[in-house]
Amino acid sequence: MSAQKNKDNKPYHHGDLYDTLINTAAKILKEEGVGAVSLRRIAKEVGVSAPAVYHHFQNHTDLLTKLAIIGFNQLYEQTSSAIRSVTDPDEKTKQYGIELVRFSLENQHLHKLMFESSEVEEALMKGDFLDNQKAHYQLIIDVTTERIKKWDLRTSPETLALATFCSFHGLCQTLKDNRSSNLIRHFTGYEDAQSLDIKLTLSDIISEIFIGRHIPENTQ
Amino acid sequence: MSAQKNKDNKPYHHGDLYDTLINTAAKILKEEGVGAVSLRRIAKEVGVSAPAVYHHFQNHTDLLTKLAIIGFNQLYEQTSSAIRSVTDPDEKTKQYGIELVRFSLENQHLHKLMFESSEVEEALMKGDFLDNQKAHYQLIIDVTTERIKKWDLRTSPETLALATFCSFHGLCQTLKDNRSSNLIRHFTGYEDAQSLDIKLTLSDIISEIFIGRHIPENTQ
DNA sequence: GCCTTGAATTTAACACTGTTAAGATAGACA
DNA sequence: TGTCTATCTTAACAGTGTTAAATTCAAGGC
Repeated sequence: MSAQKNKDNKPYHHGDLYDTLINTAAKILKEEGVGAVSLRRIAKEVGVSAPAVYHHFQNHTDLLTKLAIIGFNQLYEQTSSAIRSVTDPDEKTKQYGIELVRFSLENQHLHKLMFESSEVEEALMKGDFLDNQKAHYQLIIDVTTERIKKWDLRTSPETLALATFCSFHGLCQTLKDNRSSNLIRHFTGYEDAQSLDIKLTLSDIISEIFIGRHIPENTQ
Repeated sequence: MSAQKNKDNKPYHHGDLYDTLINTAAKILKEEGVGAVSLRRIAKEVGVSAPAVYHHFQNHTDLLTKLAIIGFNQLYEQTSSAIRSVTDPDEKTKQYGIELVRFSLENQHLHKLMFESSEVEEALMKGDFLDNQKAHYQLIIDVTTERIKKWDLRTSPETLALATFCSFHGLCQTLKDNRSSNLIRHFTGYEDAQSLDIKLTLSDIISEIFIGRHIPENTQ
């Protein structure tokens, strides 16, 4: 025996265990949801003992939090680049909303972990992730600042940003899950969120949500 | 021994186990969150063995679903009665939003269970609870229908209802959790959701969210 | 009043979870 | 070569949902 591999042809020291664990966890999360992401399950899938995980992650919540942070970075990447491609502040807002909803639909379980997990939320508050979150929120505030200037609105950028974010975030929550099927079918007549063409129909809904607000109808 | 009670002075047949279990579960949910609501924990608190629960509930999810349904009924009660007290459709919308947010803040863990639990959602879809949910959504559609008539809006009641619900729902989600502290502080400067006077400040935010939409500014 | 029936509840057990303690391995560096 | 140290292992504990089998006891028929 080469003193590097055991009878299963696996080295005792994995060498790249952290990344392997994260990737496996992300795969399980995407395919089966957060309920299936257990330390033992991941360890088994990777071919390592469960306590080995504790050398790379503080605990179960820590691993989930790491997944969420990756998600937040990805979301920031997508939304900021979507905004960059347009100049009109209204169009920016719309693109931001579309990208947010697209992300939540394409990464339903991850989005759930990012925005609905109490333990992850708690861990994020304690960590140094706050700055990244601030950058994310600043994105919306900058856009609403432009919109306020454009239409000479009598409101603060922060309040309008909160309202804007809440609207889009609520849309994400409603379109996600199976719950959306109920709600969407009942509200729009569409069979479910998957069967409607996201780009086109969401565009309508998003327009409904923020277009017209503070904008006199005759000027549109 | 009177053949009715054992040495702990407890009857073998509890007599009112279902309600006792539900109430205890609701108490644990309110105080410690959904994570603490385990069958074994409830059974222990009530003073009964864990498998005894299975004679009154199909499984763990079924118990949680029952709690959620009670919550939905309570929410419908509160929102519909809040709407009933006013006549103007804009004011109705506002009252609906305020009541929704108030419910989510006063029953944070229950609200989470109602709107963020995948397993509960799945169970609700299969059961006969759909009608109750429909009544809830119909409430908003009726109000938006009135609003559309009042302002002669060029949109469908369903779409406006979806947009309205999403906005308020997103606000609930954002104000809840500890996450809200971050977001609220960042957007408004307030320390956290608890310290701001809900009635007054929420009223502003809710106005921001839906007032002005489709309403020319000079007519307000 | 007795006996049967069946619902309500028990104990025992299985498979899973997160987590910790103690020991084994092997790469890195003196 | 020898020691150090990070890495990983096995063993164990407490907790979870859930099922099977045995027990208790209230109710209804005779």
